[in-house]
Amino acid sequence: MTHLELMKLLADDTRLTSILMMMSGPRCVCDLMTALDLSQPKVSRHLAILRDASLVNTERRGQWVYYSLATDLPDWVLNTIELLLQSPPAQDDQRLHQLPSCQTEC
Amino acid sequence: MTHLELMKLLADDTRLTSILMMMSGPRCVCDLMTALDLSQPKVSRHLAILRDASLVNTERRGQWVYYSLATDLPDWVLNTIELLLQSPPAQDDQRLHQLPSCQTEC
DNA sequence: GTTGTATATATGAAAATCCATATATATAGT
DNA sequence: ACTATATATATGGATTTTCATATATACAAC
Repeated sequence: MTHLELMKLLADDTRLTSILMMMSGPRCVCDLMTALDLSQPKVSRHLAILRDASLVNTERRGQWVYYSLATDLPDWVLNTIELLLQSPPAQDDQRLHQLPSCQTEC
Repeated sequence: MTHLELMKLLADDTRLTSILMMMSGPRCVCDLMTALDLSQPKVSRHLAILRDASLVNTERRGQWVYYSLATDLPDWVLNTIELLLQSPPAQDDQRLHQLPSCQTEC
């Protein structure tokens, strides 16, 4: 993965925020839909882009599909995402401070 | 500046590589044109986008205009760019290993 | 266990939007 | 006049979004 490819993947709010939310654990599509207040196809499409780029893995648990960060990412990719997560804009993003909700909402 | 805004600014090869080249000092448009092998209007247009976003400053020296990273950028912005510059993809990018050339080529 | 229904996710296809590029032209400095 | 840089416009292409529909699982009721 080149730095340009990573930047393009993160240059969309749905993808960027989904990735940041996955830093605290796997998320199912419905988690992201409710947290980001977006339509289901929209979330699904952006997650597919991340999956096609091998940035995330999927795992099915019953009727839900959980997305999580790939485990074999280069250090610099993880470090970049981590840096963004700890930056002031992310600290101020209320969407990132919601607890996982799938247990109750799905 | 939000993390999304920064990602969008860096999600283009001309802008990303120009920014990385500025990490070693100010660059004039002709530096970037020759280093990146791009047309003048193309470079100028992307630099204008970076300038409009306050990511870079410009300084005219005679007939040349030098672009450099803004001095008042938030830490997380500088850290992100620095991290990319030190990542393997950037290490392998020959364009970033050229010396400043404006003194001789402009 | 089969049928019916509800929920979760994915995707094809069309529409809309955005972005980058090329060409031409303008401006500023020497 | 010449060089360096900026901008306007038009265009093509890529990306995003939406709608409709498909698939897959879960859970009843029978």
